[in-house]
Amino acid sequence: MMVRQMDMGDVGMVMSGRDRPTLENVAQRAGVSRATASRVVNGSTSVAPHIRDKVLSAVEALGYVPNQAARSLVTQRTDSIALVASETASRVFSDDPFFSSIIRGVSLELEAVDKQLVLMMVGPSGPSHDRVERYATGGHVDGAIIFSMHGADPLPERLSRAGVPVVCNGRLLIQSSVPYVDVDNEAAARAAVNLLLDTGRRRIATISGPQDMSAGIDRLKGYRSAMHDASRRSLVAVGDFTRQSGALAMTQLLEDDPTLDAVFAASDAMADGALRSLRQAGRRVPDDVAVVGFDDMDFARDTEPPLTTVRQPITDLGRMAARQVLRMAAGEQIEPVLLLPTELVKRDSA
Amino acid sequence: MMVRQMDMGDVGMVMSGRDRPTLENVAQRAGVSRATASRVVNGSTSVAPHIRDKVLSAVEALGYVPNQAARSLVTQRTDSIALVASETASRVFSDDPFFSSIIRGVSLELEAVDKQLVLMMVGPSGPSHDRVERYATGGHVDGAIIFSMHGADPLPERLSRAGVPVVCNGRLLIQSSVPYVDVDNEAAARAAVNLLLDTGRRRIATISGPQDMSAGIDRLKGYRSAMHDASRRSLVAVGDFTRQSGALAMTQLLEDDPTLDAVFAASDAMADGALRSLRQAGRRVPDDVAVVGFDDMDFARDTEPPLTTVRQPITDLGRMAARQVLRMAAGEQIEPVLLLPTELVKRDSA
DNA sequence: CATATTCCGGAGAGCGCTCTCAGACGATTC
DNA sequence: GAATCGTCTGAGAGCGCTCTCCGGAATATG
Repeated sequence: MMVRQMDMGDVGMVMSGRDRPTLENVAQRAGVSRATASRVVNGSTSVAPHIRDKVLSAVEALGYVPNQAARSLVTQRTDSIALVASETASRVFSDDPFFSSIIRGVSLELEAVDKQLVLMMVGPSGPSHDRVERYATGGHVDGAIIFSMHGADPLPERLSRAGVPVVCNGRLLIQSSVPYVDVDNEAAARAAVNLLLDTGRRRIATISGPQDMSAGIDRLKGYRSAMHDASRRSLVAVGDFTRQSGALAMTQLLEDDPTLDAVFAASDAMADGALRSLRQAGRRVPDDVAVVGFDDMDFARDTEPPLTTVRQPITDLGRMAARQVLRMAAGEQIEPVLLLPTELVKRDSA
Repeated sequence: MMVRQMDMGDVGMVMSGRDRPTLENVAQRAGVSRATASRVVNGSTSVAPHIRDKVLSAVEALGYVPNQAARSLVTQRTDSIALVASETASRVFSDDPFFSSIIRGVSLELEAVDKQLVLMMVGPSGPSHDRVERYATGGHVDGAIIFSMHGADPLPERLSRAGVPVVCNGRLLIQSSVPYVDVDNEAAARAAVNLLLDTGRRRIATISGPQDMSAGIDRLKGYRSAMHDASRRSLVAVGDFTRQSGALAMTQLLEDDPTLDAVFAASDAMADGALRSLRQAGRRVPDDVAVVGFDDMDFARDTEPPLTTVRQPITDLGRMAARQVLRMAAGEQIEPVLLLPTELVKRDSA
């Protein structure tokens, strides 16, 4: 028979933060010690079934939820991982689904082990930078994944020094012992440019990514080295991975050299922007100008024409980063560098 | 003179989670009590300057960071707010910058008061649903903002009952006392349709949003009521707010009634998809078919032609939701409903 | 039946912090 | 010079939980 006085189902009954039931209450109601109640709540096996049931129904009746703060105070774990984007919110969730894919990957991996994802944005150094650092080092999370870093961001190193397990997404620009997962951007870019060379394109330009990010730098490097190996002159416009910057860069490139017949864009979003500019300039793709992108985003199949591009397993990058940071948090030793494979996807634009 | 033995600057010195300095250590080193150290760390004024300085330099020297778990165990605050999206990661960060804007708004408001944003995704009821509930009720956050709800989601009510301050973004579909912020979707949609009517359009279709979300439902209602008032027959295709669904819906509408000369899309993304379909079908916009969107996303200026649309202040919706939940967490009473104004933005598509 | 072994539950010591309370000390007043 | 007041610091009691012991009951063994 149920004692109703503590029943939470009563109309209008709203627990204020203060009088949430504690483990002590549960134990009392079940007629056991706090230790036993804790055992049941944490799924220990060594509890007699009938006691177990008593505790569980007390939990149910009281609507008990363990206090995380108290728990992690003693366990020194929080069961959550921070995903830090060195980027403002607008950029993180711009027209580029790159971030979504990373987030999805990380989510998947964390959910599987019942850990919580805490997403944090941090602008170009400043107050928010400190906040993130304080948050992470303050024991709010068991580890951090940092991605979309710009320039020589000191955050990874700082967190790592403070004892927080850190994994970066993308090569670091500074010498550092912080492990990262990435693809071989340079080799992938070279492959893309070689495709253009092999199909007889003569004047190949590139729309590069931002030169304060390793992905931007390395892909440009790949372009340059492939061009150099083929004894071709480079033609570069710098974008920032966004559709808009791609469109702008393309317009500029056409002005710089109207004879160009191919362009390698360092992201699909920029490639899409470039397609728009080419259309507006009356160039046919791929007849007049061939276009190769990078990423193989979903929308790359739906551009006009469908985009030839370099596929990188973005979701897997997220997954791997998550897996690595979890391993670190568990005290395991991990590989400092993890490179995932890319693949050239031929569609109609080149 | 500094005692160097605890200096954290030493090469290769990495603190493991276990031996992080505690307030006790700081106090000891500064030669004061834990209470005083705490006062300094928390910025209490009533500490003599020279003692204050001693404590601060001890903090500095040890690299002390307060343990959040311990702190919130006693204060019953966590200084973080959950932003819960009832949606999978892929949808949240799809081609629709709606979510980004909400997130930006919430971020801005929270940063201003030095609170942390914790972003959580929750799929259509299931394990993740429980996880979010446990997390929020487990005292991980001081409040929650829930957005992009589908159907009769019980989460807001559940959290609220458990004593967590909750504010929803968008009207709730169920009878509930959980406060929300929103725009008057029905009136805004009516205004959009009236614009089309006033400019002499005869056969006006709509691409509605999903009918398990209040924004989808209410905008359709607005369309219907405006059409009804003008004694026109409705013509509806249902989308899900995405570009792709808009394109599909438009194609379908053209099949259903080739004579249509206007369409009201319940989101800019769908309107953009519709523009693409119309282009492919050889219809000129606005000459043959007028198009009105909803949201006034950034990209609405760059569509071909630029989109006439209903502006809603998405970022402000986020800000307001944040402000409301903070007020609730502070124990204040808040308005159960907060409606922000919309505005019809005339561009070239209608 | 006595002893060794196993199994389960309880007592209690903290985890690191905040905050109340009271005491110490100097300044002010009469 | 005594009494009063105000300001600052320290002592200590928890916050709610986990987890290591330890003891008692139940079972197996000699």
